[in-house]
Amino acid sequence: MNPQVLVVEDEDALATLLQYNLEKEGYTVAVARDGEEALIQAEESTPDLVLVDWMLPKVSGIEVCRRLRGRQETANVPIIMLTARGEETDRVRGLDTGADDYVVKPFSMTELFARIRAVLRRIRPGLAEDVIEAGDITMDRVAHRVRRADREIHLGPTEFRLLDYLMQHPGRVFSREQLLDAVWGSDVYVEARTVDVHVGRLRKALNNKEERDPIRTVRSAGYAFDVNA
Amino acid sequence: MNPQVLVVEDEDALATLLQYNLEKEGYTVAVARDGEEALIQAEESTPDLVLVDWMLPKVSGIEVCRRLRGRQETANVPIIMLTARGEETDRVRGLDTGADDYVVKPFSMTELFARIRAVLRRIRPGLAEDVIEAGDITMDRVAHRVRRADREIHLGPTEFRLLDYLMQHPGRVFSREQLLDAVWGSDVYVEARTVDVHVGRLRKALNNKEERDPIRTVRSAGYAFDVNA
DNA sequence: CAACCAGGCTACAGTTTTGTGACAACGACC
DNA sequence: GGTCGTTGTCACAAAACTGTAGCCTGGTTG
Repeated sequence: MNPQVLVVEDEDALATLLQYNLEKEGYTVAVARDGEEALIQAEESTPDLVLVDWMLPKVSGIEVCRRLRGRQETANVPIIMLTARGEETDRVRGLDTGADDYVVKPFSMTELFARIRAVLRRIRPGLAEDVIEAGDITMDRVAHRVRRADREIHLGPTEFRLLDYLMQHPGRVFSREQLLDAVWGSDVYVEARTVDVHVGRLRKALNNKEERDPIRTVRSAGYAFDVNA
Repeated sequence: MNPQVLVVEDEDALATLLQYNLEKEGYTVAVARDGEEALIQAEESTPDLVLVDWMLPKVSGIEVCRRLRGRQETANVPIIMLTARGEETDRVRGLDTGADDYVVKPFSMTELFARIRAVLRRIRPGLAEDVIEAGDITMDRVAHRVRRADREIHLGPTEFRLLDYLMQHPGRVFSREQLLDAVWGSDVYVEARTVDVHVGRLRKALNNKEERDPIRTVRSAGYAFDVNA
């Protein structure tokens, strides 16, 4: 599905503004108010990008960076630092804080978006990809089309986003909660079992008889999309 | 709709001049101030032609060329290089920079326009030809005529522009907002649902019974024009 | 083996999104 | 002023999609 962004910002107004604009731009957004919360959220929502304010309560922005880098699962997640003019130290300039880029406040949304796209493209080219292929399944995100072995697959919006997200991270197992966060959005509340139903629908749409089911169920853990093998 | 041109030029005066004149000529223009921005913009605005200054901050014109060529989506976008006299090296002459043509500064707008038309006609006949065909539908942008299977289709101005825009980017899904921006203009405010109505009118005008509807509705996303297949 | 889970599956009622006819406003033209 | 073609909105109907509950199966556990 859309890239997942974790915003770590304690100032309410800015946090809300960022969330609103990022969502409008097509990102899925989670917000953490302080560093501690950020580290927890990062674990749950497996963001594709983290936006961290330099100054934060409890755990500073740099510290958040360091810890994210230290963890296996988040070591490679790109990080953009938000700094106020004046906080812009040599360390930030040199980016040896572990961040991939930084933006000086005040910044325009356009500038931020440009940085985000640049970083995402640099760090994970796969995310910006318009067409994803896996085995005989092709997903065209621009044309909004999915085909398997030359036949057109019709999917509802949710099934589309679900498949998109799974294909974006092939092989990886996601819990129902993670999928809800990523595909439905972190703000809506729906039953975890709903994921089952949608996975079921997705399977029905995707699989002809005789075809291998690309979605693997991992008992008491979740689901994963497996590339042909 | 009109051909989309990406101007990559760091000198403000020239950039503005180019934008102004190109728009007057009927092109839709995006401006990037340096090579980095250019690469980002190229991805977003999917230009039909790129005008690149040879000397640029951050990423040189040649480098921009090379990278655009390297990317799947922009590999075939025609590029015209702008060079100052003296920069005109043998490499430029040979055009093995990946550019399709080059213009030596200072140049007249008339000359530039001639080159642009020439390149567009050479590289993408569809854009410069003033006639677009898709399946049994023909659109003549100069004569302002649309025909399907030898029968004349009468369209109102708005429906014409809408069809024009959609046919210009076949297969691609546009949200109602994007269509409003592109077809109505980004400055007017109209309801998003108005797009639906016009799509409906367009469909009614275009489709005989028994004929396949070339406009695809993508639920909760928008509309796309699909080439017969 | 019985009690239990976790997940597959179906049915369905509620909701959201889209298609469309009606209509009033508008400007061009006569 | 009157006619005509076009346009943006609205309201309503139709269609598509969604979330949940409930039932079922098959494996797990004690």
